[in-house]
Amino acid sequence: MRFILLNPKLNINDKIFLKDPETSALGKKILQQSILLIDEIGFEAYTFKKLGERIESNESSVYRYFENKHKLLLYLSSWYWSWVEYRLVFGVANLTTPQDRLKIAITIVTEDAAEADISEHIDVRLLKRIIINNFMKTFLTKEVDEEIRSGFFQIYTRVIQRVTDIILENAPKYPYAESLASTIVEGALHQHFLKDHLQSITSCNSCTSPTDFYLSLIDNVLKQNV
Amino acid sequence: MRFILLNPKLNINDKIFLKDPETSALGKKILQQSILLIDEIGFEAYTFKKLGERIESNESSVYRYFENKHKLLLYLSSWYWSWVEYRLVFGVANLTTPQDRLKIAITIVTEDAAEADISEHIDVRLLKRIIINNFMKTFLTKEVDEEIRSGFFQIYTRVIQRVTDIILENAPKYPYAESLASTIVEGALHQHFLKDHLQSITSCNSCTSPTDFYLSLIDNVLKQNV
DNA sequence: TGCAAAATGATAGTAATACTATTAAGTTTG
DNA sequence: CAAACTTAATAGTATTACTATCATTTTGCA
Repeated sequence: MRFILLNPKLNINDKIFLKDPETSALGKKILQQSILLIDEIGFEAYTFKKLGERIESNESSVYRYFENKHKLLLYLSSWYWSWVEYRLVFGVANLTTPQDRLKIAITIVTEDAAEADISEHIDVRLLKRIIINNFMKTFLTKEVDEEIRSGFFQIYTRVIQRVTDIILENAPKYPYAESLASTIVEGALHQHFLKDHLQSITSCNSCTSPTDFYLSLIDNVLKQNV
Repeated sequence: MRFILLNPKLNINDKIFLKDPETSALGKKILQQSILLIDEIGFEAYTFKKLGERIESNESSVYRYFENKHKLLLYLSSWYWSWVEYRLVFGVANLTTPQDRLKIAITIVTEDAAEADISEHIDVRLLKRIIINNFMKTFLTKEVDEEIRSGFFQIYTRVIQRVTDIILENAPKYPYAESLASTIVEGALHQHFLKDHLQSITSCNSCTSPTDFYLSLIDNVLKQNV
């Protein structure tokens, strides 16, 4: 809610969409119902035709907003990382010690979506689940280099860079700050996934969260790299 | 080569295939040429029809070995993790100190495929690239719980558990051994991917490898958790 | 208010995908 | 050498991932 109010410009790369879905009622419905539908049936089974039926509109209308469902997923991903970035920037803004800033930063990029985080048409809790289950698929394609060049992953990389910078504030000589940041951000999604599906290879459960694990990890690294 | 000789039974869950591809010339051709074709055009564009043409056989013949391309990818993944497990088991077998065992284990699960690792019909170097680009897709489906129950990810989870055990040998009281192991194994694939496509968010490049990063990481963790 | 432009909805059509079924030909092996 | 099995070839179906066209509705601004 606050997020939307303070971010009228979401800053999503405009090559991702044909027509900005935030500018019309139908567009918002497409976003909202896509999230519900992808969460229900999975991204593979999700089609624009099924979405069209669900929103009592038409396949062809959806195609006027997004070229294909991959672009729509890129849009949702950008929205999600934009939301993380917002919370990251404001979360650390008033903190003075590097240690506090790092602790909050790691918490924000690894924690569960809180229940209250529901903006008008985007259910962030469901969106986070979609990101956990699908974000890697936006990367793992033959077209990834082209799409990186087009700036489709800019917001995501900016989030990683912000975390990297905060790590370096704490340990200026640590030589693997970028890899540690990307490992934590991507790894947290993976740990959430394992917690839901493959408990035997994660230490995370109802008592221990990915955030606990990564806070401990970063603490161990920093103590060795002051 | 040695791997194939010492592993006549690859131990791949037999619900993954309809007919074991290792038992016929056509089956081996399917594996070999699938690896080449997926590497060339990507898993999304890869179809059994294209494969059929390429091996001068027929779509319908391929379907007698695998229900669909997802199962084939599961097969290739199992083959890969089986190969990692083999190297892991033999790599640490004669090492007496926990420290050495851990160092070698982390190296094996994070390093590049060496050029020499080419068995008869499987080019392990290409296979590794396919795993980097596609392994997460085998997980990220609506059917994952069912497939885990069917044992399709058994070899992978066994690899993670072996790494977990070796971590615990070194730090018996460390509370996040499973998560650390899964973060390293999955994260190493991701770091290899970033090194190839998104250098700005990884510290890995031609001088620094994912192995360097994770060896340093595990060293930091252990020094804090003796 | 009224008309032009824009947005949406409905239908149809195409090429490719992901299969299944059938049958014929070739190969193996007991 | 015949039965059993494997493979090859063809055809066919339902679904997907679009594109094109046109009619209808909504809007925005003169």
